[in-house]
Amino acid sequence: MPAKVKKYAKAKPAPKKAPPKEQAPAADQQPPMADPNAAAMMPRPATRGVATPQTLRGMKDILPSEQKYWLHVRDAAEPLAAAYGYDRIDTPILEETGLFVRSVGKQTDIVEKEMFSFIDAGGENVSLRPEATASIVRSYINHGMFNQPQPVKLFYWGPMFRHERPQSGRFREFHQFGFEVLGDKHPVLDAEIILIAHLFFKELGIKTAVQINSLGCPTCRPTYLAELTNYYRAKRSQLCENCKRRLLKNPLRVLDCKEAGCAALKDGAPQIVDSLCEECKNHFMRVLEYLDEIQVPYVLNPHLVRGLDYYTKTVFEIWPADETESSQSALGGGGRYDGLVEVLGGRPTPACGFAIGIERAILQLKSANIEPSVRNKPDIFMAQLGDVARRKVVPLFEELRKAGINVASSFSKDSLKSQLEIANRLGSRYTLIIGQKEVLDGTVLIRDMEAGMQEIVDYNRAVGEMKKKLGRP
RNA sequence: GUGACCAUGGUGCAACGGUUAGCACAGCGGGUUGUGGUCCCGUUAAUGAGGGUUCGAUUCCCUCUGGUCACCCCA
Repeated sequence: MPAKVKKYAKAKPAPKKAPPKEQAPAADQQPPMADPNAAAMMPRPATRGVATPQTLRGMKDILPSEQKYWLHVRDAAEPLAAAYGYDRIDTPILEETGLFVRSVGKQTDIVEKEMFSFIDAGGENVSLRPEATASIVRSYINHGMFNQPQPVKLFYWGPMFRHERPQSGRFREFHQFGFEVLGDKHPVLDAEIILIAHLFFKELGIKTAVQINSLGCPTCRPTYLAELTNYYRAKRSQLCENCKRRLLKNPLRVLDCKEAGCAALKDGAPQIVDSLCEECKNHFMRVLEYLDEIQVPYVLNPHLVRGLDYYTKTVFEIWPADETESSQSALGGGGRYDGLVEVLGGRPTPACGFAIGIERAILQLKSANIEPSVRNKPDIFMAQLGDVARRKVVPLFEELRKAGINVASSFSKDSLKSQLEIANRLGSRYTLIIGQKEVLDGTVLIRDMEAGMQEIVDYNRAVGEMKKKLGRP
């Protein structure tokens, strides 16, 4: 029996190459599997390797070795959500395309050219979400959350999709977490949102700078846009082609252009802060006051414009501390979106929030050489010799586990040598060994991996003994 | 979407218009029968895909795919 298992294990990794040793054994080793697909997947006369599917462009596996970073980020974000009273919400990854067109904005790059949209089998035009705020707002309306005590505070975490050319810190499937507060227009909430984003990075040990601006509201923004358009129209010839178009469609975006010609002009451009209406100006001032109060450093950036149409009043981005304005890698961003709920058919509801790019946060973690602690080492490794011993070892493993002890094992191995090798690799403090002899005597061998000392204990007393050794109650 | 560079075993590298395609690490198996972290030996495993040039291509050319970087824009 064991021999057969061994053989099978050996034969398994060689499906690619057939010609060299084309023999019979492989065939009669798989009688139990009648899976017809197995044959299809391993064509007998396969010469070269069978083409293996690859991940799609811009998508990637998050391997076990990477998980510690993701855990670390989550461990920084979740307690903040809990502390500030933001409840977790998960919305579908697939939504009707119209949701994003209406919220993010038809003119935006995201909607214009970056959405994963398709017609589904039912003829519906659907899209993979490029961001989460739209879905959160939809959900808020759908479930009548305006009937709950306001504001409603929500926290989310999940994958987003944008069909862009991959680059450093940019993937087609990427992950964000975010905080949203709906149903209250108080400026202290803008500050709270910014504070949380700031605290998150502080918690991780990443140095960041908050860039902040106000985009006004429907009463004052049009005046500003007119002013801005006027300013640029006079200098139209100096703008890049792109900006000439932008001037008509979305003049705010011209401020964001990095072309030398356009960038030179923006210093002289009228600033929106100067044309804010009383309410917006007041709101902005108060946000800044609160930020001063809670000691969140920020940089007033009159050129900060966000690529989503729904923002009003406060907008902000979090940049790595050492990045300059030309940086294209915001770690996170957000702002107030007082008009969005209404745009999606809800009653007028003020709201604000932010999102953080998790991959980008992890990138910063790595470039700052911050390595999250590795997973906990097992206290005990359970080794066994032979089938009889295996039967005794499994229940013991279970008892130890229930006693709250971190146990590891490799039950499928046969030799003690290889099991000790694994125990060593895992860094376990003790190895419990049960072989033929121990089974007969009703004992267990306890090996102290560091000292190399061994002692024999009654099988029934093993759990108690180990608890004592490990200092467990 | 535009441009530049790149693509060899699981990983990191090497090589040449004519091969046994090398090396290291990892993996697996051994170094006598039940003992790890060192050492020694053996062994598995690769030229991204498809065309073309050529007597011959892993090497040269084209296309595709993917990666990296920049632009665009965003997280």
